[in-house]
Amino acid sequence: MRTSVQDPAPNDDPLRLDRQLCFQFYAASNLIGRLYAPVLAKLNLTYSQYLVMLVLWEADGQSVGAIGKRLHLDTGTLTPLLKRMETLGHLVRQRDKEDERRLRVSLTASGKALRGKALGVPEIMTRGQNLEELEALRRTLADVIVTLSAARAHQ
Amino acid sequence: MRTSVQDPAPNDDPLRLDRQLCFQFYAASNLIGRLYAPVLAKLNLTYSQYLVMLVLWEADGQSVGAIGKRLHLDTGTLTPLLKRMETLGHLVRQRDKEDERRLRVSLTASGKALRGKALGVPEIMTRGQNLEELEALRRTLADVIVTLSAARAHQ
DNA sequence: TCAAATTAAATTGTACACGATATAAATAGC
DNA sequence: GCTATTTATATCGTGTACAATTTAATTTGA
Repeated sequence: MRTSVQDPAPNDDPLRLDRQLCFQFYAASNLIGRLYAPVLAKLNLTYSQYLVMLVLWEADGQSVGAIGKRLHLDTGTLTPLLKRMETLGHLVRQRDKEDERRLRVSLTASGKALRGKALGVPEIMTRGQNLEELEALRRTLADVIVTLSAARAHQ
Repeated sequence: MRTSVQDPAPNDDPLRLDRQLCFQFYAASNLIGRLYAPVLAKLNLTYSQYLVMLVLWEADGQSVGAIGKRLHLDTGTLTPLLKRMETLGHLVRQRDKEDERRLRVSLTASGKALRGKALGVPEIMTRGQNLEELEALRRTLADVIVTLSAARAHQ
């Protein structure tokens, strides 16, 4: 048995791309984003914007920090993202009268109405898949995220 | 049993953030990138650049398209990324004499030497983890990526 | 053989992500 | 009450991602 000319890296090479779990998360995440994009474009949302809408549909009027905690994003990402969504008319950003540092992000009527159109998205994206397998993977990844968040916090 | 004030979304709401596998890939991928960044900074590499190096350390002198196929990235991402890496001195980009459309990407001496420093990275990043569990997840994700790539191709 | 089709990479424009820093409001401690 | 600290968000600069378009080289086929 010999290694091919194309790929001379031996199986036990720790730097083999195929062995990197980090790369698989990277590739899967990018591929998922590309698959969602055309579906979400019909709702006038990007993929990141869709995630923000999921957070706000669960509880309206959250602060930037609360949304960021939920999505594991900081203000460097969220502030411009939320401004674009305000321009698009999905939400409004207004300072909290109780505490002027806080910014409350609230859905507009059209932002709330968009939820009805979004209801079909999860089914469209998982059509033809084994739902038990997806659920098992979902649970595994929930643990992974807890581990990664903890590692990040201890850094 | 009642739902909390914070999260009035019922458990069977298809739009609950916690139920979205897509979000878990997104969050995990972002968190992984943040954990790798400071480690790779010591090698003067970003996370994406590290992935390119993994591809080239396996087989030097590949075309932009070949690298892109491996990483599931297109030229819109790779061209500027490779130009930055050339400026940094990790690689050189030169047209193939046989076919002037192709661009061969080749490691410099310092790019090759960097591999020695990178050898410790996988161990650093998986330290304290259950390696059997990571390996099982790696296999699951390999299947996921095949499914996602096929879905992308059929689109 | 030569125009049409294909292929490979670059370019353009938009939208994230992220660390680092800045700004301003609220709170703490004395 | 007043300053030091903390908290919440914004800003800045760099580096991806991606679709769509463009450019240039190669291959095809009548």
